[in-house]
Amino acid sequence: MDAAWHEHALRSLQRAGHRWGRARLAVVEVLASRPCCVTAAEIADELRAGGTGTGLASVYRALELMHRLGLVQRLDVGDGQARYERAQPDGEHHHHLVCGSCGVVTPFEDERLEQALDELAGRLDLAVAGHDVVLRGECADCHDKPGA
Amino acid sequence: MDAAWHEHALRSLQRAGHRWGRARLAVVEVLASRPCCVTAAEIADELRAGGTGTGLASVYRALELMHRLGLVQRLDVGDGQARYERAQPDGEHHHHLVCGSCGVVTPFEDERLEQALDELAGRLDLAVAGHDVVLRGECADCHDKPGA
DNA sequence: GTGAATGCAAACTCTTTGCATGACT
DNA sequence: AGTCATGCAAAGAGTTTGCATTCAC
Repeated sequence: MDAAWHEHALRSLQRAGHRWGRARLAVVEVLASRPCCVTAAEIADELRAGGTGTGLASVYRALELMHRLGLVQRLDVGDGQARYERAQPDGEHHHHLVCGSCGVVTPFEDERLEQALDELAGRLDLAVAGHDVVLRGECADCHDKPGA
Repeated sequence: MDAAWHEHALRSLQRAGHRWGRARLAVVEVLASRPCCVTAAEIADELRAGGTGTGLASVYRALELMHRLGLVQRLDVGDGQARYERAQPDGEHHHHLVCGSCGVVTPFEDERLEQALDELAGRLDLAVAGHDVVLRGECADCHDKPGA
C-alpha cells in the first residue's frame, strides 16, 4: 500500500477542483495497493468483491481523469485491454515483461536502459515526455512446463 | 518498396501452405511499400482507393496470419487501434515516437538502446523474444504551433 | 442547496467469426 | 475439381457517453 501516492493522488484531485466520490476513492485505493498494472475490469471486480458497488463506467472515468492529471500511467501490452498503474510524482517508474504464453505482466527496472533512453531523448526532435518499454517472451513458469 | 521483404513474405506464406489470394497479395504489397506502421483501416482505405475491393475482415485475417508467421510486427501505441509493419527476417527493427498532440507515429533507431536491451535480456528469468519501445512526447510540428 | 459524481444502459469503435460465394493450385 | 481464401454481415469485447439519481461540499 503506497500511502504517499495515495495522499498525493487525493491532494492532486482536490487541487484540480474535483470531489472525492465513492468511486474515485475506491479506485485510488486499489491503485495504491497494487505494485504494477491492472485492467479496469480487474479494478471493478476487486471492488465488487469488496462489497463496493462501483460501476465499470465510473472506474473508467476515474482512471481517465487521473491519467489526465498525471497520477496514473496507462499501458497497452497488445491484448486488447488497457492497463493502469500509479505514476510516482518523482518520475520513478518501471517497465514490463509480458509472457506470450500465459499473458502475465511483470515489472522490472534497469538503470542502464533508462540512461540509454535519457541520452536518446536529448538527441531527438521530439520533446520526449515519457517512454514505455515492453519485453516479450516466455516467463520462467511457462518455460518449465511447455504444455501451457 | 521493400522488394526483399515482399518476396520473403510470399515465399513464407507459400512454404506454410497458404495461397496467394487477392487480399493477401494486396496487404503484402501495402506493407512492403510502407516504412513504418499502418492500421488495418488505413490498409483497407488504401486498397479501396486503389480500386481493389478488399474487405476489412480479409485485411485483419491476412495481418493475423502474417503476424503468426513472424512476417509482421504488431504495435499498440494506446490509441485504441493496432498498427502493423513488416518484420525483417534478419531481426533488424526500429522503435517509435508518438506525438501526444497529433498522434503521428515516427520510427527511430538507436544502437545504444538496443545494446542496453540485449544486455538486459541476458540477465532476466524470462526468455526474451522481442521488445517494443515507445517514446511519447510532442513532435517538432506540434511544438512549433501550440494551437493544435 | 447546488453542481459535480455515480451508475446503469445504450452507443460506439475496433476486431473477430459465420457462412455462402468465388478463386488459386 | 477440390479446397482454401474472400467478402459481407453479424457478433463480440473493450471503452465511452447520455441521463436521471445520489452525494460531496
